Amino acid sequence: MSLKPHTPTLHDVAAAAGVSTATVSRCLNFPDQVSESTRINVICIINDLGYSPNFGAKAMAARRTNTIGAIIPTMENAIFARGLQAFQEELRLHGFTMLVASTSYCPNIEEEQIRSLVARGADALLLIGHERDPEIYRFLQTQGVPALVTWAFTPGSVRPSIGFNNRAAIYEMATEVIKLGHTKLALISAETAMNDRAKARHVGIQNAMTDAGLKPSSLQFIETTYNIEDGANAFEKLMKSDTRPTAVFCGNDVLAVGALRCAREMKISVPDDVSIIGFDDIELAQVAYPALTTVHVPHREMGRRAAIALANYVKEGTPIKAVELKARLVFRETLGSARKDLP
Amino acid sequence: MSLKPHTPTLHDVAAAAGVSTATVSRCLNFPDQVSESTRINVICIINDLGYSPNFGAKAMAARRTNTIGAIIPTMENAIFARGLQAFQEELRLHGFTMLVASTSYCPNIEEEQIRSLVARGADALLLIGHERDPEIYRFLQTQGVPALVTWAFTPGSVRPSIGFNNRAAIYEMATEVIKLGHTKLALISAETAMNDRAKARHVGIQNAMTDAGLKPSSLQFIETTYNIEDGANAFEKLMKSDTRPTAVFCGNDVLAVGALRCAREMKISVPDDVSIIGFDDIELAQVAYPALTTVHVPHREMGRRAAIALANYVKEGTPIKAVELKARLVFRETLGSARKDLP
DNA sequence: TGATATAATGTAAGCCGTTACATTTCCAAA
DNA sequence: TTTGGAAATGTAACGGCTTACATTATATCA
Repeated sequence: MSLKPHTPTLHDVAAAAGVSTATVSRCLNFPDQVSESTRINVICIINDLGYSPNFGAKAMAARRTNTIGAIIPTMENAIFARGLQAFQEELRLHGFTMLVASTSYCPNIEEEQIRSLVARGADALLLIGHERDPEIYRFLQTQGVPALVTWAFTPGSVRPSIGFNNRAAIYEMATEVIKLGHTKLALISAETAMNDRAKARHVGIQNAMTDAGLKPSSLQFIETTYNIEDGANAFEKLMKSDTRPTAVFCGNDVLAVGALRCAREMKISVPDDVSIIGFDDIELAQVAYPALTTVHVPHREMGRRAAIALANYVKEGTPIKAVELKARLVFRETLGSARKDLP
Repeated sequence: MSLKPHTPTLHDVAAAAGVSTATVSRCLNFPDQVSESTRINVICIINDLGYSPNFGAKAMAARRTNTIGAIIPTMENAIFARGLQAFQEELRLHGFTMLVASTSYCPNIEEEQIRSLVARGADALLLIGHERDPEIYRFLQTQGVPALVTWAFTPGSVRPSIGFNNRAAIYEMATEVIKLGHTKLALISAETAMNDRAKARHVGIQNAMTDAGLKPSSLQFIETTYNIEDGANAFEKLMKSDTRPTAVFCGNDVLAVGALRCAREMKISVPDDVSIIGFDDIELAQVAYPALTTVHVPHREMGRRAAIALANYVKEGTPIKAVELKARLVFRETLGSARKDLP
């Protein structure tokens, strides 16, 4: 709407400095190809005029945008916010800008966002998790836009990824839980459709059960969306069922904290009556009361590594190496032994 | 680096469809100016070819990007993440894309990011707080880029803003605290340099003290960065000082939760020995133990409103109206009366 | 049926940089 | 002084899209 006042262009600068546009462009992009005197002169004029290069034109001419896109489910979950923050900070150091888009965990929106970022000329993409319509990977291939998967590391996957092994991490935790005598387990999970991380965590627990001689089918399983409230509701349902579990795994810390709150409301003692286990280790976890036993995921490190890999790839063509980071069990106060007085 | 395979362009589509580029462009941007038969034909070809318009070229030709930039201190604080999420969702409904940049609370980085977003052709900007180098406002003016300030509403400010009155909100809370008999107050604040929100909160408390007959200079004041750890450290210092306050205000919930943790570690009972008051009301607040008394800020609403205002402004030129949202006191468990047994 | 208004489409001039290639300038060595 | 070559600068094509304006097809009415 607003009539934009005339923004100075390369031509204006060139005219004012009495040189050609090429020289001005070189002052900006390859300063050492220009004699010092002209360079200083041009720079001054640029400042005087308040010139700043038009991004679109630059992108079109250079066929590079120095922009890397990140597509995440939601910024509201601290794990993504944190990973992204680190991603962005590192990217900035390499001269790149980050473009974020969020999908609300919806595959259709994700596809739309991917196309949108590609259309905007993202030089590369950061994606969460492997699982998506193969069509999308084909599209990226065609467009020549490299994509790096994070938040998941699946050994032997075709696509490079920087992340951790969700299955192995929760397997380890579940094994510890079972060692404490728990046999009646439950899992409050995120929706597993198109979410390989959630699936992997589900499978990980079942594997641990099998290996410990428990029937994996006995795992009570609830799928829900990712809110404190949802965690509370699911937990309540579990506690009211006639096969009340003694240990409840939660797909993430947010759900776990909801469960914790519900337990407090229901006067169920944690961990005496029931143990609650989270995943992610966000701030919530250490602040919750009792402090949450959970799996620590190195979100920041993941973001940082992803940024470095992508930046180097776009700039130098360095191939992206898959990196497996380690998730770590964090034992705090919500995990205890199974009650002996129960059948 | 990678040799990009040829991406189909408008010309390719036009050629394949046997029409001119103008017609294809119209199919995309003004479908009703094109006869149904050609439109269908063109759309099919677009899909076949997997064409998607080049953003840079489009931006340059149309002199609009349908992009709105948001510049926040950090994504790691839930309040911004949440506001942005709402902002983005609403923007999407209006056909806009969001570009985020974060500043780590550093004015220099903020300036750099503002310039960067403007250079990228952001049609408008979302900014946090009023206070910044006037030079920047002049720059935006020159570039014809409208900026909307949120997170703060200062009555009578020149620039339109959508937010709440930080001073008034904390004034109200402080008044309640004083009513409970507290006279020895402290504030653990974010750095106030270039942060009008933090300043306003500081002043608000002092105003309340004055109005209640307390000496505002007696307010113990600590500035720090925004982390749980920082909150804990500041709180410890306060508790070890010889003029131990009975009520500690915190610049935000994150600091407050840190204080809470420190209190637990020091075996100081909250709220019996000392009251702790937060600001923001993020999830942390209700989950903390004891649950945090704080000021609820309608972050999502703020994001949504900002998106609507900006979208309408860019699309229709509707002037942006300043909107004052209400912050609300939330009394939970960390605020109690001042101990009577102390001098 | 012919004139005229209207809808549909086409033509081509930008938008603003980058960069291959051409040209000029400058300096050092002969 | 001449000359070869490096350094500095200039010229102009190109990238993909939008849109004002021109042209052609179609519908409308007397």
